[in-house]
Parts: sequence; C-alpha cells; structure tokens
Amino acid sequence: MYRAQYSQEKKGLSPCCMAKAPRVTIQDVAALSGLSICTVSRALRRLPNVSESAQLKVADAATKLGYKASSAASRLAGGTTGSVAIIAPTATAWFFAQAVEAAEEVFADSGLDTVLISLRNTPGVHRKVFGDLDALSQRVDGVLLLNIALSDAEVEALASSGLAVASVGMHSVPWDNVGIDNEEAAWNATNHLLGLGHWDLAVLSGREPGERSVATATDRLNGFRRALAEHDLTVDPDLVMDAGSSIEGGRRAMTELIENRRMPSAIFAGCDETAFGALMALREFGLSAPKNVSIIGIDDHQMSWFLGLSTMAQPVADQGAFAANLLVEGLQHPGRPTAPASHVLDTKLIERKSTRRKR
Amino acid sequence: MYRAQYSQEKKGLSPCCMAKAPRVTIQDVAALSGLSICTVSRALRRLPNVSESAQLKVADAATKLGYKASSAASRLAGGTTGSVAIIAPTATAWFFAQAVEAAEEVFADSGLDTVLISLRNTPGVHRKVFGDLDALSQRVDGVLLLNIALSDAEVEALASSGLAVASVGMHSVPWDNVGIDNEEAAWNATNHLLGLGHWDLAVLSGREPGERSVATATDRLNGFRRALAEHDLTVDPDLVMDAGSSIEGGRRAMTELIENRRMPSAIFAGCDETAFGALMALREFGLSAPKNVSIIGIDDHQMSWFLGLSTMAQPVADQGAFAANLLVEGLQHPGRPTAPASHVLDTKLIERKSTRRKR
DNA sequence: GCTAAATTTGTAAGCGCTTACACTCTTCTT
DNA sequence: AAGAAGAGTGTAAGCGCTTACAAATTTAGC
Repeated sequence: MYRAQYSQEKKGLSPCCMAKAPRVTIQDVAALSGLSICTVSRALRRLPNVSESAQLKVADAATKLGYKASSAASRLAGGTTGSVAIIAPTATAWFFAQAVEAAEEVFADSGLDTVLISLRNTPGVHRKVFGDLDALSQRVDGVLLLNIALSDAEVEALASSGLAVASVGMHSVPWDNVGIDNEEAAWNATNHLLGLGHWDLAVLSGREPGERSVATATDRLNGFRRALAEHDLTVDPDLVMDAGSSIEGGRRAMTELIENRRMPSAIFAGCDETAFGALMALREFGLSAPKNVSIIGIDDHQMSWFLGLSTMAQPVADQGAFAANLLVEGLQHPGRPTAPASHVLDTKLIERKSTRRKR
Repeated sequence: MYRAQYSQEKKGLSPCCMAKAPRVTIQDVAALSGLSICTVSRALRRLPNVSESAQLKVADAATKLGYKASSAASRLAGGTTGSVAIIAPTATAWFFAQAVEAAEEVFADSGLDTVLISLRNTPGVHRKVFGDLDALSQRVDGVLLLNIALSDAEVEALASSGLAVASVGMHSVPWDNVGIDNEEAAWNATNHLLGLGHWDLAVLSGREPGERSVATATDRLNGFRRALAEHDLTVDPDLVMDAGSSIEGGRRAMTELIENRRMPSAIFAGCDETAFGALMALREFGLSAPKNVSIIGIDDHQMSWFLGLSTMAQPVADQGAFAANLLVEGLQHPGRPTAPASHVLDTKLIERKSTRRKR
C-alpha cells in the first residue's frame, strides 16, 4: 500500500479527516430501520417473504446510510461474489478487445466486476485456468468464454462446477452461446471468390498451428471446403495454411505460401487481421491484391474499409454484449434451468477492391 | 448458475461424483501439519516469528492438500483480496489492449486476479469509479491506472485510500509511474516534419473534445508547440484539432480540417490510430500522404509499417508490464514508503513514406 | 543455575454476511 | 370456532480467515 510523502505529511494534522469512514454494515441498516439483520439481508436481496413495509424501510435506511454490502463477507457466507470472469484466448486481438469491452459494459451496468483472464494463446495458462475450476468458482459467479477450445472433459467440468456460463463463438455446449454461423460465413466468402471466376483457392485458416482448434476456425475451414466441394473442386493441401488469427500469423502464412508453395488465384482468410498480414506479406514481395491475387476475410475490422479488404462483416460488440446479457440473466435466475440456447447473428458480404473477377 | 439438462440428467446417478470436493481450509492444513491455524496462517503469509520447521511443515501440508486460501475470507478478516484492478479509458484502443494484456500477464504470474475497468471514455463511469474508492478498495488491493485524467482531489483520495497504485502515462502523481517522455516524443516528431522543410503544421491532438485532458495528450501538444516556437513559428489555431485517440476521431478531425479549415503542409497526429483515421479521411477526398500532406504519428502500431506511416515508436507492452511489476512490488512490501518514482522509456523515430521533404 | 528477555506457538474473538430454524401473527379450512 | 397452513420476522450458528493477546518455549545475561 502506498504510504509515502503525501499521507506522511498529513499525519500531524487533524486525524479525523484521515480516518477512513468506518464501514457501514448491515447492522447499521438494521438498527436504523428497526428490523433484524436477517430481514434486512433478505430485503436487500429481494427474497420472498418480506413485507412491503419492511422492504421500504430497509431500502430507505440503506440509501440514507449509503450502504453497500461487503462482497467478501457476502461471498464467505455463501452468497455471490458479484464478479464474473471473461476468458479470452488473448486480449489484444481486435475481435476480443471489442467483445471484452462490450461485455464489460454490460457487467458493469449490472453491478458486476469483470475479471479478465487472457489465455495468451498458451496451453499452460489454459490448463491452469481450466484445471482448477474450484479456484475460479471461488472468485467469480459466472464465466464468459470467448472462442475457447475446450475438451469434452473441460466442458463437462465447467457445466457441473456451479458456475454460470455463457460463451461467444462456441459449439454444442451445454450453456447459452451466441455467435455467427461461421461455416456459412466462410461458405459465402468462398462463393464470392468462386463467383468471380476463381477456382484455385488458398485458405489462411484461423487454427493456431499445433493447438486444439477453436470451433470458429474449424467451422470456417469447413465452410470453405464445402463451397469448393459443391463446385466439384478439390482442395490443394499445399494451399491450406494454419495462420492463427493475428496479423503476424497471416503474414507468416502468406510468406510461407509465396516462398515454399505457390500462388493461388484467390485467398480466403479466416479473419481480417490474417488478411492484413497476408497483404503485408504480398507487399514485401512486390505483389498486391487484387492485382496478383484476390483476398477476402471475415470480420469487417475497422481498418478493412481503408485497406479495401472485401470481407464478411460480423457484429462483434453485439456478440459480446449479447452473451454477457445472457450470463447476467443466468446469474439472476439461478433456479431456472432453461435449455441452453444458441443465438446466431447475421453476417453480410461487403465487397471491396481486394477481390475482383479473374482475368 | 447453470442447472440445465446436463446436471439434471446426472442427478439420479452416483451423487458422489457430483458432490463438489469440500473446500480445503486452513484447518485441514493445520491438522495435517500438526500446528495451530494461527501458525499456519502466519507461515503461509511468511510473517516473521515462525520457526523454519513449522514453515516447512506447513508448506508441505499445503501443497499436499492443494490448499488455496479463500480470498473472501482473507479479505473479510482484514487480509488482502489477491486481486488488482486495471483502469483504462477504453479497452479497445490498441495501446490499451496491448498494455492490459501485458499487465494481466504480470498479475497472473504473481497469482493476482485482474479486474478490468473500462471508463469507456465516459465521464459518468469515471465519476462512479473514482467517486467510490471504498467500493474499489474493498475488492482489490491495488490499482493500475492507464492514462487516466485525474483531478487533484481524485489523486489525493486515491493516494490515501489504502490502495496500492501505479500508473502508465501519468504525471506528478504520488505513486510509481512509467511512461515515455511525451513532450519530447512530440517535439521529435514535429522536428522531423520541420526538418523536412514543412513549416505550416497541423496537429491532431489526442485530447478528447470536451473532456479533462490526459497528461499524455497535453504533453504531446506542448511538445508540438515548443518545437514550433523554437523555430519562431506560430501555431495557427485553425490547425489545432482535438481528435481523441481513435481512428474515428482522427477521421472526423481530418475531415473537419479539409472541409472547414485548410490543408496544412504536414500533420502531427497524437497517435498512430488518429493518423490512420486522417489517412482515411484524406483518401475520401482523393488526397494522400505524402503527396498532398506529410503525416507522422506516435506509437508504431502494428499496422503502421504496412501503411507506411512515419511515427515515433514507443514500447507499449513494456510500459504495461513495467508498471504492473511496480504495483506487484508495492503490494509485496506494503510498509516500504519508497519515494514514488517515474520511469521514462525511450522512443525512436521511424521514418516511413508518409513524410517527405516539402517540394 | 535462575531470572529476564526474546522467540515461537496457541486461544479466541471477530470481520460482515447468509441461512437453518424457531417463533409470532394472519388467513384459510372444514 | 379450532386447528392447519402460510406469511413475516428474529435468533444464532457459522463461512474461512486474521490478529490481539496469552501461553509455552527457548535463549541470553550475570
């Protein structure tokens, strides 16, 4: 704790103003309202079996005193922590930054603290987090998962951990999920390329090289494959790259493609940032889109318009906010065992100049 | 809490495997080690006056049991929460996303939970957070401030709140801070423009229109002004725009400049994202850099290389990690009232093709 | 070798809240 | 009109930890 000069100097002065206001406890509220602690506790949490008059008296006293329950005490006594965790593969990628901010806003507005957990694309961190769900459930009431690749065992463990769960971009999970139809989005993107006469296609998949694949990435890859298959085209394995979903990954994959494989006629990038990286790599070789290759991504990143990148736009903040709301709802109605729902948001093709008809 | 089908179905089965492992408490550790709770508590927190043999026995028992202290109980009893807050003006901007991730890593590695608080560039949220420091200090042990514009009263309140504090990009605050020399960076950037023969300069300042200015933004503006003054140039008020530090803000400011003011010979943008926005706006008018105007930013954003944007590079993740480490240290040595230090990291001019000699 | 001082350990009282349970009133039954 | 059922409230026992303070042990002093 900070105790340097400022507070030191003050020490000699009126100690009254330094003294931290003693905590307003539930006792104070009980005393002021003339009711028992127990009733106050129930009134504050809007539990049933509290008369309206009591409800009012308590609310009154509480605001008058500026009472705020101690989350620590509440938690310890078996209540809730008043905080939720957002778990993301990384916090820096555009998608996650957007989704995190949107979700955080929802949580904050519901009076919940947001604990941020970035897996940093590191298996070790992943294991640490999901290997000890007890530790997690001790500090938060619920978890918002953003595009996390979970094993069946992990899903199972989470579902029975007592934690409320909601997710973005996940699949067949026993909790609420919101996302886009990734396979369809990829299928549409690929068909856009196909429709422009390109048939020699490469894909920069969102899979992290050497890691468990997130549903998002495999779905998009499947959509790509299906589109090709429907046109009786085969996928050249040389043109399937695992690029992850970072600019750097896209750049690396594209460089590899150019140097050690071959140039396709068009490229479907798993996300816009990957596409940015690919564009960078192209430029380094004196190439560009759509001159030497057409390229399309998914996201509609803020910079995509500027770079003229064609893309399948998806609502990112909406997904984060939506899922956050579902989580909050789940938290507020613990008993309600509604069947987990999967909400699918729309995507939209945005044609820009990075894709054009094959000459 | 999630209680849908999965757990429902299980209900009939062996209830043993559904039963959550009962919490390992300090009692269990005490029992196993043959010592009292009190001694265990002290040993665990490495307080003085614990014999080595006890220390060992406790550590042994704790690991054997996989004991982790309940943060709620600990907090309630007057201990620490084991979590810290990161407060940022927004979580989506590149700078903050980078810094947050770097800091989160440091905190996680120190066993601390990270509570993310985004002010969303909203005065209301700002007030809510800094107006009730008690609520904050109840849930976290320390706070990491990222470029927050604080009033004197808020600084004072924070310093005497009992919270450990560290910050990035702040000024003359009574706690550890790390940042770059913003005035110098701006001065260098401006001199780069001046050195290329440009004397009719505009600035897209990082100040949010209509809000308290963060130190970072005003410092950069001052550096710009000083550079001009040193060359006996006056600043045309028409060419000073408050653009905030977003792409959108840069675009808006640049559009305003083109439409309602006049084109300068060169532009100093408060940060790279602002510059991106400016480049977008330019393109919308059929203009471009460096053809119609030279432009330089500050940051060295991941995309800047690609866009050929000249800039003053600053180490972003380093700043976040550094400040986080200072905070952790402050947390670990509560008593030590070292004088708050300000650490200044280097910046570097990176010339790219968005700036060129005036013709 | 015996007391004073220092060191290590244990006892027990909370921290502020939730909740099982007991208790008092009302309101319906039949 | 007597008893059952229910609504509203209170009592008290923790939750798992920290921390005065007391007790027990060791070390030092002369």
